[in-house]
Amino acid sequence: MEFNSKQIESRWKTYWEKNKTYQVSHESTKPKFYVLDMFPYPSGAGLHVGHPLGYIASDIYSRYKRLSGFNVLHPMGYDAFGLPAEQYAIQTGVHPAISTDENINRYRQQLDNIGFSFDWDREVKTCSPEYYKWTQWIFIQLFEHYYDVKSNKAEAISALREYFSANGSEGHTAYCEDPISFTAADWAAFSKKEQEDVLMNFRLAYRKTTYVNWCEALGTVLANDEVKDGVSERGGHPVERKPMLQWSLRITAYAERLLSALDHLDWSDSMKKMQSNWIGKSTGARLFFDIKDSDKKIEVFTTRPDTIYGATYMVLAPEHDLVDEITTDEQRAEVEAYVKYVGTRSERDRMAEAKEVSGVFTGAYAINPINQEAVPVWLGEYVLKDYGTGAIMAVPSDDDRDHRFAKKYDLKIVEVVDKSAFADASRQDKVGVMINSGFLNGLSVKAAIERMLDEVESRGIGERKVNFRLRDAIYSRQRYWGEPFPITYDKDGLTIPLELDELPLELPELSDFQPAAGGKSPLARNESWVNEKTGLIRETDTMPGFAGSSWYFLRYMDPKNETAFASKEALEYWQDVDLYVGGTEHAVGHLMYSRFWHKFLYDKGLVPTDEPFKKLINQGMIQGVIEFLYLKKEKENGQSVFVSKDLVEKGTEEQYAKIPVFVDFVTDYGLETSHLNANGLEQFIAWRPEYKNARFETASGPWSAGQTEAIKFYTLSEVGKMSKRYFNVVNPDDIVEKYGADCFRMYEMFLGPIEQSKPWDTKGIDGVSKFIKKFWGLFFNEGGLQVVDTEPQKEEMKILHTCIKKVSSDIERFSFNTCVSAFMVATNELKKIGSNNKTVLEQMVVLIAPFAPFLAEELWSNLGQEKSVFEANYPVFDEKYLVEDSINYPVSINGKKRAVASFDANATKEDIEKMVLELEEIQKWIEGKTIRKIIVVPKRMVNIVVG
RNA sequence: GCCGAAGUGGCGGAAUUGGUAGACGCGCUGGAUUCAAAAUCCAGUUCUGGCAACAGAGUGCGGGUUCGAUUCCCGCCUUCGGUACCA
Repeated sequence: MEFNSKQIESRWKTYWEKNKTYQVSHESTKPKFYVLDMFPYPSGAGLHVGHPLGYIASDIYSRYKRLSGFNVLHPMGYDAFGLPAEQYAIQTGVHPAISTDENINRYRQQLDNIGFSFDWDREVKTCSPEYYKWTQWIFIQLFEHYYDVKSNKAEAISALREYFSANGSEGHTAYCEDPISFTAADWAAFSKKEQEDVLMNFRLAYRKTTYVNWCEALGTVLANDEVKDGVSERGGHPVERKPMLQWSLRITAYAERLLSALDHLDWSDSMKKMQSNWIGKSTGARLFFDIKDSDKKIEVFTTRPDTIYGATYMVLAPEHDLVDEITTDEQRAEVEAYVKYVGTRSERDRMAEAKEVSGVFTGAYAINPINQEAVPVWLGEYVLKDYGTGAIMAVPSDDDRDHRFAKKYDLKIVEVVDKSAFADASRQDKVGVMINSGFLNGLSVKAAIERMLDEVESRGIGERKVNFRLRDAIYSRQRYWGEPFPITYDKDGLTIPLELDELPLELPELSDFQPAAGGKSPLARNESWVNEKTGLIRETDTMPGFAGSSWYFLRYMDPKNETAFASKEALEYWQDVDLYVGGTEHAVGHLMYSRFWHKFLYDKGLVPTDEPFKKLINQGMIQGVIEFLYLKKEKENGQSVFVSKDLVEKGTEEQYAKIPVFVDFVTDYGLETSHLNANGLEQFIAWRPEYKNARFETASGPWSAGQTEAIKFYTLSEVGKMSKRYFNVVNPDDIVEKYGADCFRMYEMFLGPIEQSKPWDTKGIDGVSKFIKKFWGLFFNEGGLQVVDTEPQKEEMKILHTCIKKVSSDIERFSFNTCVSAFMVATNELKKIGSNNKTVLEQMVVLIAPFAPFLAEELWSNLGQEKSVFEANYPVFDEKYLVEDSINYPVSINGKKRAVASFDANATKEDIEKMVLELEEIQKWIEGKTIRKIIVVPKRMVNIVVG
């Protein structure tokens, strides 16, 4: 009987749907297990073969857990708000809701093709009002709370309001960056607006001025992604940093908890490290420098208070509030030009430009608070406004960047640490002995830091401080396709949130998605919506992509609840995510925000756990091969000229643009010899008609349309993202169509370790396809089912249990590629001995079911079972079938293998030492040499050391 | 620049705690079957030398620790991901 994947798949898809095989409930006596995938953004390109990699792995794990007796929650949904749908709408006029819906339908079909065990009754879409009602609600909760550093959790803002009215600011324990001071009488005298402005410094969701990428020519705010080399990617227009009043989330209040809780998570060390570096805790001092001829002070944070004597100048961020005020008239023109220049630079570029620093002198001087020396105040782009205080004390002797800056602008350098005892110490290493530092002289760096901290505090020029690199999350987007803020403002600018019964605040209909005047969200143009409530106007910005994705895993627990984001019962039962599978690209963004929201909800008693994701597995990216043609940037006599890769000389690449070509046109794609032949070139110009008159230069002369002789126009192959823009997307549908879903699933796993990135290559899939047919062939011959129901042979049980042992332990350690190998080995061996024993094969079916669910169901029912194979129990490994009488020992001389010898499994070390020396193959190696040592590792190996 | 990861045959990869480097699969070579091909089956396949037995080299590069290193340590190189408004 032939294996027919299409028939089998449609039969079992129908069966699963009809019998609700994957539906789960929290009303269960079984132990729970929650397996979650990072839900996809439904892009217009559809799923490519990279997306399902993690889904297949988590599906295997879910099915394995289910067979092992757990009640497994395994849901799927869509992160459906986002920029691409909006850009598509601007280009084509298609409403984002429509294109998103189409994309979701396509994704769903593609996912269904692969045979996942998702409980689709729990699907969530972040763009549906039933869902974002609760995103908005959580936002309002954040707005209504502050972080209390004493109780170490979020508290109601109403409590803080009461405190202020009774006590003023004195002794309050609310987290805030900039201390403010007022009395109860002041508070009472404040206008309502002034009181609210004060409270904005404490709310977990608050408004402040932050910077955006502003593109005047396009009249819009751009994402960092849309800015390349300081200009807009579309059109190449200049982009500048522009201040805007925007909503932010005070994630910094949770920095310490986000950091310390990492210890208890079962995440990879590298992932924890990335998170902890992102939070970036450092201990040091907050210091104030007086400004000469001014009553203002410059606040800095330093981790090296020991080096204050070496602080010979200061650097402010060009956006620093004091810049305007302290700049002298002689320097003003230069400063203004510099500030303008820095406005065109991206934050990334400013930080990355380590070799070439830039800056300008403000003309002002600050007073070093320790030695009262006047030091010049400079501006430098390497100091960022939003990081720390936006100002630094520069110590050129002990900091690389400060040193380069001082060298370039000829500023004073005073050596303050003698590192002569540490030859290979770098400039910033905290080692050595203090010199030229007054009362610190002679102290070690470590002791000097402590001594100076004491001094700073006793003199009242600063204080000890813990600083975090983590910044508050900017939460406003000047876009249409996102959650509307449930916020209105009155005529005084007072912020008034909506009530629960007014939620969800739905996105209004719009037909034009261009930004409104002044870079505002398109919503601002819908005046009837903006002014819907009498006397109040609505916030027109929308929430960012991470809003909906910060809590979706909770909604899956109870996705249809209309009175709460999820019921207490569901939350109590499902608790948290036991296994979360997703890409490292979310290492800091999504995972950090989700943890923050979760901790906030935990503080409010709304979720039962402090952390959302117990265990995290990162799947690597499946990359594509991108094929480029070299096109000369300059046209020749008005004609475009493409040049074969072998004719492009090294070092001249800059003269060429790299034009990606549809990979299907390319012969030998991905290889060094990748090229377009005459047919490929014809396809290329048919596809890109703007190049139909172009010249194609190859080593054997130029090619032009119509020429058919053998020609090789070499292309450049690079490994990179699989993406629509590179025309290299491989669709899983095509693979499933050709080889079947089971084969696709197993091949994706077979490609390599789940956490590793690797380029997709369809070539190897035949091996897995052959394997599946071979496995099927163990059960059937031409006549039909051929299994015997007799007592299994010892050899058969050994093959089975070797496989059980390998597969179950490898699933537990997420090594799915080696599981596939183990199935191949077992199948080859069973076939070799001609086994078709029913007991053995039955267990093999259950074993393979998580990997190849369709195949397993079909075989299971053929073996006479009436229920789904997923109602079965997972096979249990029994050591007794693997016991060996003798063991093969490799025998090495000085670590190099020279022979293999078989010894009794019970042989002692001494026996083996003796027997080894008698081996014939070993004689010639030890002849005439002294045996210095014999190392016997029982059941592993022998090494003879001779000399 | 900074943070994180990876680098093993022609290719994807295996080697779980420092103990037989190359499991399994692709590709390739030879053979069987076939009028022929596809499919299937059998054998071989790290490189160098050799008919062979065998010998030498070998896990990105350079050092180190060890009886023994793909695995641990130090220093580099290359590629990938993130770098706060792509998702």
